[in-house]
Amino acid sequence: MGNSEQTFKKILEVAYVMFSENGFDKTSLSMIAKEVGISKPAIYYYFQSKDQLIEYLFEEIYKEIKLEITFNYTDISKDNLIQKLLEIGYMSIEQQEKDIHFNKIFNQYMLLASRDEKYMKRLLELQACFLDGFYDLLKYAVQIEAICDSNIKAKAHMLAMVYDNIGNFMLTGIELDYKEIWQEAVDSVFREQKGKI
Amino acid sequence: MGNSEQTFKKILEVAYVMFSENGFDKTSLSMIAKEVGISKPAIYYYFQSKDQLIEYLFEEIYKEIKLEITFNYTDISKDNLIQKLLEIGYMSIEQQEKDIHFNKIFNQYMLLASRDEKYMKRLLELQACFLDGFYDLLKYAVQIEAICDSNIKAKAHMLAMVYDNIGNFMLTGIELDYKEIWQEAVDSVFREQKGKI
DNA sequence: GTCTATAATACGATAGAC
DNA sequence: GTCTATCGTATTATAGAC
Repeated sequence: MGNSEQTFKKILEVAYVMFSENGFDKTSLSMIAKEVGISKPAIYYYFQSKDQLIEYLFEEIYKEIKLEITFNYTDISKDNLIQKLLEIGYMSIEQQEKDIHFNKIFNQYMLLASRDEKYMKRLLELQACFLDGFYDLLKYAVQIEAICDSNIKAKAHMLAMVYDNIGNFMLTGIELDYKEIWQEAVDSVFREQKGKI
Repeated sequence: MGNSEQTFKKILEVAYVMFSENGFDKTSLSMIAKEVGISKPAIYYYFQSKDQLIEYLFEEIYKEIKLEITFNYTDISKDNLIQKLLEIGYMSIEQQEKDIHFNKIFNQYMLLASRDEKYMKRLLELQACFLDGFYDLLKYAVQIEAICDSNIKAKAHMLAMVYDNIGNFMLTGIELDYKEIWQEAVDSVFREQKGKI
């Protein structure tokens, strides 16, 4: 790896951590440069502007999320479906215990999206992919007769909301039994329905 | 209402909307003053600093949330418990359809909390109150034999997470059947458990 | 109470040397 | 590629007149 590429990556790494800790506005390019060990104008050799640095970071995060929420169907059967679904949640919980910066910075992009069409468009893509992912998984479960076909869409979206919000709750530092909560959510989907209210 | 009090309230109202739309950092006191129809220094007659204005707004929002998540038990019976629980969610959904600013600004305080102990402390109070609220409600449901006592805590926290995240999803503008999702969540709690996985 | 004027500071970004 | 020096601008906040 050349010196140039090394500096480029270092800027991204430092920006990722500092933006997540202090927010975009409260993290100046001077602060980033100081932490990287270069001068402020040096950043402009790699990025046209602060906004472009923020945008570049977003695309990296976008790719990572896209990868995380794309489920692999090849090894799912009627016998291991529940276990697989549980593991999807467990993995997310464990990942977020390791990297607290990820969710923090992502929430900032969510706020950015509400006043910038460009980010909103990309986030809606992710969200649709995320919601459809759970929906498709439950539709597949119906197909292999692992679950009965009642209210599949609402069930899928409920799962997505629990899955998604666990990360937000973890961010506050409150210690809940997140795995048990996810277990309860998954369990409820596969629980037989006795009578409608 | 005196002129002074009127200006004070106007500043708060304008700040509430502008902060939620542009964020704290991207909303300057000049912008607020212009919208209110006064000069920037006039704001300093009512608030010591921008931070104090932000803090004052938080306390108002804190009170409102505290009120919203404090459930009323007096009229809950075995027969209407499910209906009451459903209505709790419906009310929240309808309220958020009306005031989109509320959740937007609240999310900003969540981010602020991650780098300011003062806000973190208050938000943890709210969150504990929120989670305990659902837990207490389900404990009460067990007491009046409207539900069996299995995994009550996880069920309550799952409900809380769905309830809470509906607002975040609504913020993105994605149109889901939120009432049906909440229905599914409530329904799942009262669904009979057949066998443990 | 509200104003005009201004201080003090920090930021994003650029110019130009090396 | 990276630096020093600097520009232009915006911000929070204050001083002091009315």
